[in-house]
Amino acid sequence: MARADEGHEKTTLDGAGGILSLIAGGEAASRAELLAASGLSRVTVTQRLNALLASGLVRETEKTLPSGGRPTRVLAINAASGFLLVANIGETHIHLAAMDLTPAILAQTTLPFSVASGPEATLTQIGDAFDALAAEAERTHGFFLGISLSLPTPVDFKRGCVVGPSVLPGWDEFDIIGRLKARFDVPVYVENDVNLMTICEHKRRFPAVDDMLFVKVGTGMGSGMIAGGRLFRGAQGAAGDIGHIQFLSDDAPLCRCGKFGCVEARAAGWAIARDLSARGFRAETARDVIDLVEQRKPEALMLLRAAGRTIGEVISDVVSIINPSLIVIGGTLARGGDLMLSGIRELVYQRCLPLATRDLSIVLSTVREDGALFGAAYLLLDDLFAPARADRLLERYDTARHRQTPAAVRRQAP
Amino acid sequence: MARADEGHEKTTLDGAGGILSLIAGGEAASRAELLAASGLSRVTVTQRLNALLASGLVRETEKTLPSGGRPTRVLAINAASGFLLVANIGETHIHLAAMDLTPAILAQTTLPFSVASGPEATLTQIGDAFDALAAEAERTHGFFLGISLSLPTPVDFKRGCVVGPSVLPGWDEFDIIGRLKARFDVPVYVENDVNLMTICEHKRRFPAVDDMLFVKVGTGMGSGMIAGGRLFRGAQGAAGDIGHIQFLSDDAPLCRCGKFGCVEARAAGWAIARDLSARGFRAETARDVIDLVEQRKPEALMLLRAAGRTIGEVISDVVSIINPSLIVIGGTLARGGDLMLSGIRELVYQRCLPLATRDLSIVLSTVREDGALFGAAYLLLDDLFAPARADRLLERYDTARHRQTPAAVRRQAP
DNA sequence: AATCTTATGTATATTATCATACATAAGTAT
DNA sequence: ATACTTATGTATGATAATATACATAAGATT
Repeated sequence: MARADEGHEKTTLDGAGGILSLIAGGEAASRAELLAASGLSRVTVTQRLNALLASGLVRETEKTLPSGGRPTRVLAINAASGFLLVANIGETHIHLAAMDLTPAILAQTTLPFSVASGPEATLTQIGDAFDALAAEAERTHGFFLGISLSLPTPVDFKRGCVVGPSVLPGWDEFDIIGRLKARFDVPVYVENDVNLMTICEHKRRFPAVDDMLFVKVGTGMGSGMIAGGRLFRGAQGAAGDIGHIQFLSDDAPLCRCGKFGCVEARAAGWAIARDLSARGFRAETARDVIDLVEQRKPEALMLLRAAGRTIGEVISDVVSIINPSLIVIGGTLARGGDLMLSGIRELVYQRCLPLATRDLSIVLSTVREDGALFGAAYLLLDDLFAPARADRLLERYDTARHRQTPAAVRRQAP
Repeated sequence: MARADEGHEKTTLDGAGGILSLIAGGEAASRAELLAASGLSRVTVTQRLNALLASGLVRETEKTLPSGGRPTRVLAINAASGFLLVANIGETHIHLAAMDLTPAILAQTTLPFSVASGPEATLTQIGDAFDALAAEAERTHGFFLGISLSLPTPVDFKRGCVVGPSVLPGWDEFDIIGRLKARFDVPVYVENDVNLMTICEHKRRFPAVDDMLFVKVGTGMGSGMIAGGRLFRGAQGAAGDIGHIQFLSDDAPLCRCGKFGCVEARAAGWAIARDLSARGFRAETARDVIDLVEQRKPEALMLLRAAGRTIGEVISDVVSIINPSLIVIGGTLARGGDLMLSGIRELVYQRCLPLATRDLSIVLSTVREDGALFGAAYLLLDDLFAPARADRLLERYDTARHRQTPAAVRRQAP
């Protein structure tokens, strides 16, 4: 019996998630690679890829790759087929942006942020700003795919909330994801800023490195780890909290956490600023310290160098414990360059076993202030395109496409 | 057209690997759970499971699970359907065993081991002992499925060799896997003993814990980590090497690694034995120390307690870095019980952030000397039954089954 | 004992996927 | 230009897997 849509080419997006995931994850850049990587037959891959191309989510680039015979066409996620909303809550400002799927910034805003305003008011503010950004992005970039938030405190990623007493009083245990999902019906992620900077650095510069450590040395200190190619969060999301590892000594300085001798109290921006103030300079933040370093003030140079060695002490502990193949130093004090690096390298090479340092690189970060913002976008994209979720993402494009072809609907009516 | 085997029930093992993997991994214990966990249709699951049951690899147990209606039959890997050969190379002896798939020991031997004999001679010795063990196991337990080795040194798991200068001179970079595979045509794994003890402890007692740290305090010191439910090895397999983290002080003792102030030189078995010797006791190894502790010698009690605090210092660093939810203390000195634990707990709770210690348990290990041996078996089994490898494992049972049914062969001849 | 619930097997028609083969495309090497 | 290589699409019949529906099983509940 002939059906109404007989002869209609097959373009369901059913099952195309696997293909999409391979393209998004960089595991397959061409049809030939998709064939090999997916294990599916040529027919199936062709069919699903056509559906993805028709949906607009995937596009064929102009680029080709040499193969010995006919060059292969390079496929890519169509960056303009959707957009994300991301926000980085800093200690004084909130940086918000709409991003395409590159991810690249489409539009951005900055809001003032007061630690005093609780999560309720702040999330409402963010929601309003998101609405404005979305209105603009929606016209050019179609679907709104998700939200990702960066916070300057420990975050329990699974539960989506701030954990532990922190610089954000009142946020502890507040259900951020729930609040945002109630207003925006999209996936929502919340993560700590240092972890997001780690993700950004890993994705952009060292995608092939499986085990790396990112250390942020700014006014405060923190670190993030990539273990086995994935961000390692620990049981409560508190992994990488190296700022409060203690080294006891007679002159152990008091830390802002209330203990004595923490690394942070010896080598973070605020500690160096404290020491510079004691020597008559005006300094409070990491930026003040770096300003003095750039003016080549001997005291600042000396203190930064010493901080490098102190940080090197902790890092050498971390190296012994997790055995990374790469360490990236970021944050404001990383602008001190070799002044900071040399001390770190000195201690790590001195303290760790040759085995652990044999193939270890220690480099400076190149990502800027916006590392956390982009990291938030990468985190979200990774999840949207993950095999487990990609099919759900496609459903939206699928139903939309059906709506967009009234001809197909008419064809079914006799 | 009628085929020769028409009407013959379908029992290919093709594709049954996924099912097998779910059963072996504990993700599905019954047909109903297999249906849900695999996402396959009832027909397909029934068919593949029948093939697995026919192959003998999976069996139906007597146990049932209540379900509200008809109770569900519990399925399990048939422990007697194959066997493994494992060996634990210690500093003076090699402990070898044939194990079933429980894993449980079927037969075992011990060989004397001299560090002086190189890898060539030792592996030949091991091979000979394996041959003897295999002959026995083969009669009762069918297929020989793989080899797994435990070594008391850092091991590069991927490459299957000892790395770095260690207690085993001459083994550095020697291709252990290659050598054994040339003699036995089965999968071969090599891993560090502490990592294997970690795996054993995790599998047996804490399978639900995703992030844990295992610390072995014996004559020497080492640790293993489970991160995200899997063993974490680091870039060169050297992760967890916490014995040589340094604490500098005026009286920093010289470590056997050549540096000053390593934890090991302060708190491992040999260090306590050294201090006891200086006080007139006869002690060399961790066992000697524990003997004196069990005789309630005040000096031994005091030194063990102090060692606990020192080890607590390092552990608190590890906790800050990887944020585990469980710490297990093993090795000979763990027999010191609370004497050891209290110092560790004291320092960890004093030094770490409340967030990290809120849900942290610190307990003593219960696995014995044979932890590494069983860990080796678990490691191998995990890999044999992993989704990616399970199909390959089945091929052997499949072809064997065809051989075993001459009736089926006859049926094809007209 | 009758009923309810969930587990489990199987027949049927339908659908999805595959292997194979062939045809064409688009470069490089000669 | 011609041959060679690999990429890519599609037709075809074969195979695998699915949904659906029904039948039976085996314990708990009433």
